Amino acid sequence: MPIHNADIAAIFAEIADLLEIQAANPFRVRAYRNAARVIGDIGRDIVRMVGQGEDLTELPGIGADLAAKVREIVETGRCTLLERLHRELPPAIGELLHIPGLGPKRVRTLWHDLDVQTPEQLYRAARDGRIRTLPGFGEKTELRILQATETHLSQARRFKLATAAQYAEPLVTWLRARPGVKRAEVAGSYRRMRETVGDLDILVVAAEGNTVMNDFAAHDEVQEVLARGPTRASAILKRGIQVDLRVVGEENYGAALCYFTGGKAHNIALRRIAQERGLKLNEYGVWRGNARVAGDTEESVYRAFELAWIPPELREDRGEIEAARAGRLPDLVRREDLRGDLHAHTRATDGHDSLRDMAHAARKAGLEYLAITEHSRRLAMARGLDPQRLACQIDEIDRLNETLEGIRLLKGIEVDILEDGSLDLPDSILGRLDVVVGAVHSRFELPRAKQTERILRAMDNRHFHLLAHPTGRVLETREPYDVDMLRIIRHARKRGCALELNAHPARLDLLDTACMSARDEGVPVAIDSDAHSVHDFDNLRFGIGQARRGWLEAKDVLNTRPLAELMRFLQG
DNA sequence: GCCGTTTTCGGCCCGACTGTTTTCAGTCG
Repeated sequence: MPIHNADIAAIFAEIADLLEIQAANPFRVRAYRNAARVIGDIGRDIVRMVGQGEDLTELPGIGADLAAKVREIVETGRCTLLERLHRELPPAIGELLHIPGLGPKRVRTLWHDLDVQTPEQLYRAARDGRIRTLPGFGEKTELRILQATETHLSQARRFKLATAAQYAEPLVTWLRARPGVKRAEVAGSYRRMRETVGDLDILVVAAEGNTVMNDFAAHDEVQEVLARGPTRASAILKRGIQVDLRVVGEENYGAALCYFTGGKAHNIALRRIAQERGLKLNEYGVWRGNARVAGDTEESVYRAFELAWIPPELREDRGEIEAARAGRLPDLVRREDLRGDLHAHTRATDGHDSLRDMAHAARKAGLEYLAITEHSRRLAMARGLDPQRLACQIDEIDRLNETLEGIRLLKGIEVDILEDGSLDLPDSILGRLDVVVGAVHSRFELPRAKQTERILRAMDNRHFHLLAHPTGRVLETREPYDVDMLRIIRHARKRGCALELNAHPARLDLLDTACMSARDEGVPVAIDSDAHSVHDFDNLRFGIGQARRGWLEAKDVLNTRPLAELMRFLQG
């Protein structure tokens, strides 16, 4: 079975869990967690690196021992340490650590004293009142565990960024209008534009004697208050999303915003730098002894470490700190850099609006060109176009373009890539189009090699321009199909093709790490709305967020180019 | 287990909140 980076990351993460339950040296545990993150995030194929004899200890947090374990996993498909841990501990006990309220100490007690090894056993133990009898546990802890286990067993939820935005934006607006509130901002993974968020971290600056904590607890949307102190409160909204609210002083705002924006690894790296310099960083500021030396703005915090301000989307400890130190942070792409959109549908297939309405909506969204890319005939469900209907649309777009001002429609297609890698429409009609977007809409389950070959072959078609939603994943619905993304990216470079970053909130596909690979290989990325109605151009902002997480600059993004330049690329 | 412009040994990020205690351990973010 082929080994992927994610497999190695999962092994190291499990080792970390099991070692932690065994009460191993916490720094050893951290080393495995860190290695899992580094390997999971890196945009390069570890198997290939091993094959080419590269020195894995060049990777941050990978030393001689972990490099040897990576090689062992790559070469044998096994990990001796993990196998040993599996002999010493019950097989699924690591899962218990992922239930909120349970850490290594409690898991160990539950296992030793009650022989609890799985979430199901934990649930029964809590329900039967056996947990409250354990030392250090009580009735309240037992109830908490019961509820948390119930939630865990019914799949803990993460919310799509766009869904979270529907709750976050009105809530922040409401908070800003509370008496005494000077600022309110959503921090956390939401501010970092992660594709999904587990909870909303909201930061509030408020005057002395404010009532914002009480107001928040009494808010209509709040279903349950989980915890509440003078500066920090947690609540679950009626729709199930958790909100963590923190009140900070104005002089601490920058430090707090930085602290609560994270990510975790970025914060740890910053605090290490602070320590090296004899400083201390916490949510109240940067400190030398008892003197605050920075903290009112984020800029001041980074400046205290001689770093440029780092955009939130980069804060994952994936090289941004080194880049900030060297003055080499990317000038990340912005929404206003987009001049066009290369993927949209109309009511001719499964869209809802007319050509003209889509054109006007695109212009209103600040775009200068919009490619109409209907589905092709194979996608019967969407009433995909056959050559005749497509020819009619081509003529219709030509006629319409003569009357449109400030926006140009491009003639395109989202053509199905069939199982053998051929395209669903003949070259004779594809050759009449401005832009050919290819997409996989069937046989998602093909093995990696076949799926990859299928896409490479599609790119070999001389009319192929752009690979739509390259992994096919749909959040909460469909896992990505298994492909060798690096091979696809390299083939795209060879063929002069581009990859799409589909901005639909459920897709956000390319993934951030693949964006980095595309940039490294010099393959342009097109940030497309995949609009099915005039309202969908708003989704481009989520695609921009994802692109920024992938370190893309305007020059890396195909549809930041002026129309003439884009046409040269498409015709080249 | 990693790492090094004070170091190849001895460090390794920091504070709030809760529950079960009676001064603090455990967990979380």
